[in-house]
Amino acid sequence: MTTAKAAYHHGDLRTALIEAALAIIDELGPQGLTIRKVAHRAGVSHAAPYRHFPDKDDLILAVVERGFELLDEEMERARSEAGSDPLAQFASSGEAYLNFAMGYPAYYRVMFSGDLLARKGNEALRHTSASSFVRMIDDLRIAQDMGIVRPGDPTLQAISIVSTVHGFVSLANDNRLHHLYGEKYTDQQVRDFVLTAIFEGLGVDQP
Amino acid sequence: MTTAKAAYHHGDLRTALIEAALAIIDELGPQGLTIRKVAHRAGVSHAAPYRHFPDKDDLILAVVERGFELLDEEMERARSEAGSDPLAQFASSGEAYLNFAMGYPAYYRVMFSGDLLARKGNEALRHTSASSFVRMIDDLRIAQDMGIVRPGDPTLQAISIVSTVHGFVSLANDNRLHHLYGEKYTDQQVRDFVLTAIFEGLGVDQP
DNA sequence: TGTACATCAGTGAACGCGCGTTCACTGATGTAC
DNA sequence: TGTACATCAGTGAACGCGCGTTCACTGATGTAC
Repeated sequence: MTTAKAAYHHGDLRTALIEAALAIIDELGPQGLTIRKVAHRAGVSHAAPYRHFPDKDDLILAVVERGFELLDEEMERARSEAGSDPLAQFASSGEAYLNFAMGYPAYYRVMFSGDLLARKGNEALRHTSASSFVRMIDDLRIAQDMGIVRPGDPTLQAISIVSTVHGFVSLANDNRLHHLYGEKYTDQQVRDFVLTAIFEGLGVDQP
Repeated sequence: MTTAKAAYHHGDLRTALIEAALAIIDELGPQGLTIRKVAHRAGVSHAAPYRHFPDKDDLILAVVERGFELLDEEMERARSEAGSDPLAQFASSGEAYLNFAMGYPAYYRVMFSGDLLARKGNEALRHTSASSFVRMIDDLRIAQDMGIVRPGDPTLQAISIVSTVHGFVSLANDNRLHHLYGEKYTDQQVRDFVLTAIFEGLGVDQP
């Protein structure tokens, strides 16, 4: 997703390992991730990663953290490109979320299910993954004040929205939805319908 | 979940293995499932399962299929206890779905992410998991005809609902929601809010 | 009912494999003089 | 600028482990006479 910049002995191996892990997860799924494969893909011996990560769980944790960084970056970029309307910003960053989640399905799964992770990093992770949620709540509050979004606790509204989006993405990525609508709709139409339903839930005409 | 009935040589080992697998998944998570552990838990040698399943994937597939059977049974039971109002049936079976999903989190995860499964059983599985979805669509159509639910393609409505429920359950099971509302609400209140939002989306006053 | 035999579910030893992790090493780089 | 040394990123061999799967076996059960 990004390129490593040369930095030290053999380059910036830490970054290279994270990116190698990322590629492996996207190719082979979360189960396919092993220290040895990561090292091989990064072009080093399978003992080399231990100079940068104490153990496998720490590598995975770094991968997941980097994932949330990338997701946040994408969402912030989308938001800043959306102009000044808070609802447009909200919609645009949501779009970015969907693009990320559906563009890197296995990666997304690792980020959102503690699957590979021992209990270890849960706290750090929770913090990382909360920032875009807080952003959403702020958006909703502002839009409420402007009379665009129906009143109600924005935290609860956001939980409902996040549930819908996460569920839709998870099911779509696991290919559990397509056979339900078959040829009747395109993937894009279904995606748009779900987004529209979310905006209807907020009492908003979709921008 | 059910008890094995004695049947043959050492009892009904096939069923016993599925139930042992189920218990292991719920205790150790999907990653913890191994043929050897399953066999040990069922009280047989680790070669015994090969008399009933050609390989590990087939065992997992059987577990997942049994899971969908159980889920369907629970939902049908709830539905039949809900009287004759189609919306009440719909709500009641939805409740049963949530209870199942949140009562056996690891099991639910295995059922809904191809996680452990090789591509092998995907087709069989898709069929199994579709039946309650079709049920939901029928409910919606009937409720629409009665003028209780707002018009629109019930397939799309159902996809939106399934996304919300699946997302909520997945996030809640991975403990990704609680810290977002903290002490402000009980788990039950949040759950009720999400369900209410679903009914609002259908243009219905919640029963 | 009793005996001989066929069936086949379950056994236990063995296999090869890939894994995470360790450890003594080596050799490139950075630094002190 | 040139040399000696310290540092430490990366190496490669080795470890022990649990895994899925195989295979010749054994011993309980069902069946034919």
